[in-house]
Amino acid sequence: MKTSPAVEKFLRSIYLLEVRNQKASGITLASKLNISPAAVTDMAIKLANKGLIKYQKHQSVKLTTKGLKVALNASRKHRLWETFLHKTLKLSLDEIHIEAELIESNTSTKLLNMMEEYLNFPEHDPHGDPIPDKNGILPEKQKFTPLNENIPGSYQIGRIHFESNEINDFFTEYEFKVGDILELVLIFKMDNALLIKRNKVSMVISNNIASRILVNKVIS
Amino acid sequence: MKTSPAVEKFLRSIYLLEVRNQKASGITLASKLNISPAAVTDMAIKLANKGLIKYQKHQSVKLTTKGLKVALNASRKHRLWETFLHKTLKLSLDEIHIEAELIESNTSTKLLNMMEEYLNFPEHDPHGDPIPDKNGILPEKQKFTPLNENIPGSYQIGRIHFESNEINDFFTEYEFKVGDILELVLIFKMDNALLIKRNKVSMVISNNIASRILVNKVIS
DNA sequence: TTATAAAATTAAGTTTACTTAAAAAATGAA
DNA sequence: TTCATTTTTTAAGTAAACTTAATTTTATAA
Ligand SMILES: [Mn+2]
Ligand SMILES: [Mn+2]
Ligand SMILES: [Mn+2]
Ligand SMILES: [Mn+2]
Repeated sequence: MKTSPAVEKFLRSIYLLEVRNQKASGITLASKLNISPAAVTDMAIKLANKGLIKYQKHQSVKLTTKGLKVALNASRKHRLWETFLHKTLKLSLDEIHIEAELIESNTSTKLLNMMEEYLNFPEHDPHGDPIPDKNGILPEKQKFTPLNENIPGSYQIGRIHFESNEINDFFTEYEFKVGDILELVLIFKMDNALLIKRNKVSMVISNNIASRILVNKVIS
Repeated sequence: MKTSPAVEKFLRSIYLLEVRNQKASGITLASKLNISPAAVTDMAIKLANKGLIKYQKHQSVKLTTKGLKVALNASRKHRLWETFLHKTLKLSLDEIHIEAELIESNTSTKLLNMMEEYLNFPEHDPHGDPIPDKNGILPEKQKFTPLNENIPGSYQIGRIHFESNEINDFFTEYEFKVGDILELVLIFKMDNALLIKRNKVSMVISNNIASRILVNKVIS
């Protein structure tokens, strides 16, 4: 299935929502893709006709098996590029997403596989997101919990939900990354903000930010 | 100047012709770019209006200073990508051109500079073509001659004019590359074909092929 | 010089990926 | 349950980058 950049981004957006059990509604997609709601309806009808999504008027769209395959491959491209840009070319965590988006769609399978080999078949990208293999198979799912849903204690960052511009600035500023150890001190009753410590430095982060940081309990 | 992939490829095509003192006529561009002559006229008018080329009806187009700047940057992208794909990702000499063409246009200046640094500021791509620096300055021009314009003797390949599909197959099959030493034995009077030796293996190559192999005399 | 071929242009149309504006449908709080 | 807000759709239109077909201009060779 030959697909354009726009189609791949559209399907990948749906995938990213579905994988987190969120509905792929018109406005959501419009805002994620930075296009008008009308453009979403437009594209939805086209892709439904190609059997890539299920679409019924006034309902959120859903990937078909065929559409999922395309979305997984698009994610594979995106995440391999991110990994490559970070590991090899030393681009920072907040730059790789944008740069990858620019190139990914025009990457051939050949080049992609060479890159994967060069990187030694990574299972996760620098944000901790899983990279599908060339058959679209994801590595075994890891069971992280959002930091804000935990009780005080020591945690290791396993994954960061970077893919939203608002959040980008924060993580860039503070350089949180996969592998970091965080000490959750307490969650404020008032606004649900979190008091945390990293490398002995204390800081308060909003509940929203904390919900993007997926962690594992560390036995300390 | 923000330019689309189509515009960059168009300007680069003109540049590649001009740099070899060839005219950028409509049919030539159409065939190089694989588009119709009508599309060439179309684009020519558009770019002339933007001050990127000089265009007069029924005459070959010419790059303006502004257009040359864009073309040089497009070449820079193309050749850095080719170098990168070859050196780092081990893609073969005949694959890099196509792969580079797919990605190059969407490469940010940032990424490009990181790549250049990673590659240690190469002056030439794997075909021997010069890479403009970030200010559009080319390395000092090397004075090669087409193999077919030489007399019998020993020569080293300095550059290969790969960028045409017909020739691709030949070079792929025989793996000629920059740096190789060739012994020119004789040029046949009849058809101007060349009898050459490489690693003690003799072969006859057409004059056309030989004209794409640029060489330096080797004192043997 | 003139006919013919080659090259370039013009005209009209297509596809993709959007846009804005208005209308319709769904949702949800009073 | 109704009315206001939100969401989605419809309608109409745009810009880029093409296409084909017909026409015009230029080049060239007899
Ligand atoms: Mn990303
Ligand atoms: Mn990622
Ligand atoms: Mn090339
Ligand atoms: Mn090259």
